[in-house]
Amino acid sequence: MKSRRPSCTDSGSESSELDSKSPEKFETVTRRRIAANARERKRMQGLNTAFDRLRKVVPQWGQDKKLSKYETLQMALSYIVALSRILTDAKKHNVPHRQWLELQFDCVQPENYSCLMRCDSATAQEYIHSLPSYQFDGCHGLA
DNA sequence: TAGGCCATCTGGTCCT
DNA sequence: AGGACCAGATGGCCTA
Repeated sequence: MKSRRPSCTDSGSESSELDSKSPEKFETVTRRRIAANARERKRMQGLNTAFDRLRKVVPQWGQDKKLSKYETLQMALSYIVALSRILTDAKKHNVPHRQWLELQFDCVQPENYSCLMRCDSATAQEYIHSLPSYQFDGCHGLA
């Protein structure tokens, strides 16, 4: 748990004014503020849980360093585009879905992008930005 | 040490 | 009135 920075409810920036007016009012405001902080923490924890779940289903760069939130969103976006391309291409080439998907999913297995996992972050970023046009053509001969 | 990333607090706005 | 959501501010941690 990170240390909390001093808050106005803790240090009382607005407290002195409220306190002089009405102790009850001050207490109510403080209690509400503390409750709101707790709800906000819980909300953000939920958001982070969702990010963790997203990280698990999105291609990862390397094994140790986890994607930042921004990178996770970028990668998820690219990944979705790539997957929908697979479906679109399957229709276009009139290939039996099962056979097509097997070929395509072979190309998105970790061993097939392991070379990219070893790239430095700049290269990875460049790749991420180019991902909307995921190049599967080199992975198979059907396109 | 600077910069990136993150958690937390906070006040504003909208909705129920 | 109170909760949910959001964005800005702030400070801590980590890495190059």
